[in-house]
Amino acid sequence: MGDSRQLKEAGLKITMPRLKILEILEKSNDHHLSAEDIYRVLLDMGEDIGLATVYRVLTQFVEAGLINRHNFEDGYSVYELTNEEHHDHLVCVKCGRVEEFMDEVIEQHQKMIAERANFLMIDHSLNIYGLCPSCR
Amino acid sequence: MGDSRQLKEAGLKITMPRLKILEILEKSNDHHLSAEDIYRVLLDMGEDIGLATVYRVLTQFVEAGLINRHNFEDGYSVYELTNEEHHDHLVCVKCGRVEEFMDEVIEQHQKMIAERANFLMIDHSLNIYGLCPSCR
DNA sequence: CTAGTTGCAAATCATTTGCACTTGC
DNA sequence: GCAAGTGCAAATGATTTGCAACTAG
Repeated sequence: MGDSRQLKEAGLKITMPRLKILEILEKSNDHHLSAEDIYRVLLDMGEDIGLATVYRVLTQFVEAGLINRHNFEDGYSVYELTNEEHHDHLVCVKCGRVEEFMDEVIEQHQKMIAERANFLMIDHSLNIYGLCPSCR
Repeated sequence: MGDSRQLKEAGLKITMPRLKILEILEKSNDHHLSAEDIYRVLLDMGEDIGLATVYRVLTQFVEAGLINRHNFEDGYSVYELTNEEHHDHLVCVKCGRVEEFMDEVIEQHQKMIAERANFLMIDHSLNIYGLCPSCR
């Protein structure tokens, strides 16, 4: 498995916590995990890894570009692998479910708007909050 | 001044803290103030109002629909009056400056996307992060 | 009068950090 | 072996809450 290669390329030593956390992010069916989520999975796996380490590793992964951090309106951060292409989010305010989407027209317009305002765009995030099909 | 009417309509008693905070939000040239910002202005005005009250009042104003809360990627919330029309934000990651914009095409597409996913859209927020003209 | 408000201090919650101990290379 | 990485507990920073004193209607 290429997990250790990814870490090496990111300039990070290959350690158990980093491998496990990367693995969890890859295997989870939910693409959007919080530090707590990951910590809980680690506990379930019987791993002896501290919450502080989870936060440290996630921060390093973000800096290395392996994952992205998102701040929805709930007060905590969620992380997802970078490998997929860029997309935005539909967030259910009731059950917390997150769906992804991508709209080329919106992307184009964002670029245009940044240029028109003479901003050098670094990042952008679009979140639509609402009730998902099962909660509405 | 209609400030006290706004409070009454929101079902809130007319008190000094609420009037002052509403006034600050109206008069500030910067439309996006944090609880701390407002607290500091109150101190400068010589008002004896606690930070906890600022938070409580802001929360009530949000619930009453008088103001909106935004969570940019900085870790704290900012508030702005609702009375203006909907708009999105360009945020400078260096100096914190915020500019507003509105793009009808983007708005349309968001509606479309929510419908297509069968989400009942309640709110949406689009933030473009980058370097503003003076920081780039 | 009395329910709603406030100030203050203490409590929370997510996240970060200091430090002595371990581990990868 | 030694710098990098880790666990734990204590620190942080934004925000919230308990409670006794206060005020608008």
